[in-house]
Order: sequence, then structure tokens, then C-alpha cells
Amino acid sequence: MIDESARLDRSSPVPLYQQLAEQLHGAIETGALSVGGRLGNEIRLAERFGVSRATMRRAIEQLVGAGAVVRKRGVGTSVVDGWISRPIRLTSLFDDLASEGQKPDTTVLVNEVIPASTEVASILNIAVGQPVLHLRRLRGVNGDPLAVLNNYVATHLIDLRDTDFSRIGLYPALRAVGVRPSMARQRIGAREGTPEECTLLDEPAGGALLTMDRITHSDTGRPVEWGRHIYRPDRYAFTVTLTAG
Amino acid sequence: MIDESARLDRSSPVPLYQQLAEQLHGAIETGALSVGGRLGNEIRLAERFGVSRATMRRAIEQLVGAGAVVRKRGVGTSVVDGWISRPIRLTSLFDDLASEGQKPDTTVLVNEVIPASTEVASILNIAVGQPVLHLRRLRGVNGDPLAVLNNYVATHLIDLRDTDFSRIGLYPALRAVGVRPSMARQRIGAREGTPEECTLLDEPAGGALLTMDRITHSDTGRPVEWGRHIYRPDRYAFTVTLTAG
DNA sequence: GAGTGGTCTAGACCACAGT
DNA sequence: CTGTGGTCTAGACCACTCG
Repeated sequence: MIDESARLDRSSPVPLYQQLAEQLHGAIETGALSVGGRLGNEIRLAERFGVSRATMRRAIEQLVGAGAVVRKRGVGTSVVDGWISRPIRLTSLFDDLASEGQKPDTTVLVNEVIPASTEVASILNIAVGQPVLHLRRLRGVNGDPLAVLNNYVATHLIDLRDTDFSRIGLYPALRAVGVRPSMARQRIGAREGTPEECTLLDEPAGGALLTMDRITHSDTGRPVEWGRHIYRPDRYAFTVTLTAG
Repeated sequence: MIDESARLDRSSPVPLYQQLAEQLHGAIETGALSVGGRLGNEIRLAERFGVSRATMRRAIEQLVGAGAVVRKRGVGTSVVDGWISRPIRLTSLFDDLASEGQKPDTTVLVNEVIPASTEVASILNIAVGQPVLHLRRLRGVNGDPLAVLNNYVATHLIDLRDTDFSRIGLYPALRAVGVRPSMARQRIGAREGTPEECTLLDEPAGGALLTMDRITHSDTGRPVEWGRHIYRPDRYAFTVTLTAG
């Protein structure tokens, strides 16, 4: 069953439901909660941890969203079968490499402020001709090219001129100037690479590439960044967890 | 502001938070709630609709998850600037296309029950040699090929022998026999097509294809379906909405 | 300081599944 | 029938932002 010696810290800034979710998550990963087994009885679970049922439910909802457990009305909550022994690599390659301590390297190909074209202006919802930061970076791991990242950021409100993008990522740079990304919409597709792209990525000419277009919005709802990226498909993939309801 | 003439139906089986989310969603789409404008004050909003704040919050949470609004503590809730409605659902491609008014057509290439290989068995978490339905379908729209769908379903518990897969999608067929998909993990990538795949999809030899591998779990947590699909990238892409936190 | 969203509680009743 | 998750209420206090 669940390890109850690990207690909750009510003085911590970390919300109780998140602490609970982490403990349940850990219990599943260590096998304390058997795969395919029941988690349930929210009420007793809540009592054992000394929280209200609503808080416990919120913790379980996090696990549902992560695809770790499923709930069925009238039956109970079960640990998803095959959640641990996943035959498919269900995390992205980039995360795998990062978690293995291998550091990504970045080469800045383009870093310039240009007037917004009609396309960029309409996507970032700014006036045509407004200054826009155009960033083009080659991202690699251990010297092997992984992706070409193309970004456009409206700079008449955001000043990123002093950022060294060979050392700092775009998102940390945005956070450093007070812009907090809150929501992003991505479109994932594929196409053949141009000769230049294939050269950059060390791919044979005309090779298949994975593409990802993204518009990121700040926590005020404004679009702040437009990205058009390409990835080597043999080294990168996107994983998505969907839940019904 | 918000149209208050549209009232809530407390006797409906549809939860209040969902009715609220739909009304707010509609108010955004019709422009009654101006883009970039404020939605906020959850407490007064709840009072106006005659629900508790918790219920109103849950409705707003749906909109946040859909990427329609963003919330900022101490400030308020704003409609996302440049929002496009494109929800991702846990349904088959067939349903997606049908709901958009297009005419999908399906050609069944393979429909056979075979003993599970070690790979299929480990993914579906069944014993090697157990009967598995192997389905291979060519999916097109308006006569143009769109995707090649490859599915494996453990059939020792699920009987789909009488299903006409040229007319009925896999997910409806599963529902018809009492299996309710609850969670799915997808991996989206790209590669060059084999000669056979390119012929089926009417693509030039060696063209870039979009790939999607998926494991679907039922509401009891058991894996029920494994899919390996390829799509013509000029006709299909995946959209994902991410939210911070 | 005033106003906002974020968290949490302690109840209540309902819908559904399995006995 | 019992037990489960699903929904909903009416409060409370806190953390944060901004004028």
C-alpha cells in the first residue's frame, strides 16, 4: 500500500494536492502500488493523509492527466497497466538526453531585429513593420545536430538584445525580462528538407524531417513568440497523452 | 459582456460546469467577450450564473485547458489573443473527418486474427501466441489517400469478428462491444516511406511521411489497442495545446 | 489597500457498477 | 443493496499584482 511515513508539509509553498500527487506517483513507480491494482476509495485515502476529499481528488486528477491511473465510476481507480514497462520510448529523445546529463549545444545562425512581415505581424498580432527579433539556431547534442529552431519575437515590448542565445534558451530569456509563457499551440507535421536544412542537420538530401510550428502566449493572453522548427526524425519525436472526457 | 439570457439547466445530465464552459466558449467565439479582454472576477461571475465559485472555476479551467483563456493571479482572466478553436479529442480519425463534413472512405487491406508476436504481446501485455486482430486500412478523403492505419487488438477478450471496418471505425467498434477507451499515449514522428507505402498513399518514392504510434488503454487500465499509422504530411498534421503549470 | 486568482475544508447528494 | 467516483455548495484563508 501507500507509504504513510512520508508526511505532508502544510507550511510548504507547494500545494497539498501536488505533494500528494508526487507521493502517489512515487508509490506507483516504486511498485508500492501494484500495476493494474486499485488505488481507490478516495474518502479513506483522504482520511489517511489527513486532507479533504476535494484535495485528494485534485491530486488523483493530476495522475489521470499524466496517464498514470484511470478512474471508473462505480468501480474505482486503477493503476494503468503497462505504465512502467513501456515498450515504446514515451519520453522525447531530447528529454532523455538531457536527463542523462548530456548537454545540448546551440549555435546561433541568425540573431537580428527586422521589420515584421505581413505574415509575422498577423501571427504575433502586431503592426506590419514593427521590430521583430529573428532567431535561427542549430541545436545539437554531443556535437550531433538535432534541430534547426526558427523564432520570431515581438521586440517593441520585449528587449532581448543583450541575451547570449548560445548559452541561454529562449524561454529562460523571456522569463528573465518578465514575460511568462502560459499557453502554446503546436502543429506537428513532416516534410522533405531543403538542401540547406539537410546540410545543417547532416541528413541526406531530400530526407524526411519532422516539423513543429508553435505560437506561444504570455500569461496576459498576448502572442509573444512564433516558432518554426525542424527536427531530425531519427533523433526526436513528440509524445502526447490524451484522456477521454 | 456575457449573455445571461441563456440560462442553465439544473435538471440536465450535463454538468453545470460544462454548460458554463460552453456558454463562455460561445461568448468568446461570437465576440461577446472581446479578444484580449477580461473575463474575470470569478466570484461575481459565479453569482450572476447562480452557481458556487468552485463550479465557475471548474468551467474556466476547461477554457484554460482548451487554450481559450489565460489566468494570472492578482490580475484576472483574459481571452487569448488570436485564439483558434481546435480541440483534440480521443476519437478516431474517421470521426474527426466526418464531423468536419468531409467524406472519408476506408479500404480494408488486412483483417485477420494472428498469434501475438513477442513485440505485440509485450505492448498489449498478453501472452505470446494469444489471438490478436491485425487490421490494416487505407483511409482517404474525397477519393484521395490520406493515411495507412495499422492496428493490433487483443481479441481473446474482445470479439470484433463481425465488424465491417470499411464502414465503422475502430473506436466505435470497441465501444459497441463494451470497451471504452479512456487514455492513450501517442508518439509522433517522421520517416521516409517504403515503396509500398508511397504507392498506397500516391506519394513519390521516398517521400516524407508523418508517423503516429499509439497505445490505447480502456477505463480499467488495460491496454486494448496498438496502432502504427502513417499520414501524408501535406494533408494531415497534429495539433497540441500546452498549458503551463 | 483593494481586488484578483489559488488553495483548502466539510459537508451533501447523485449516477453508476457489481453483489 | 453497498461502494465507488462525479458533481456541487458555502464558506475560509492565502499569495499575488497594481495603483
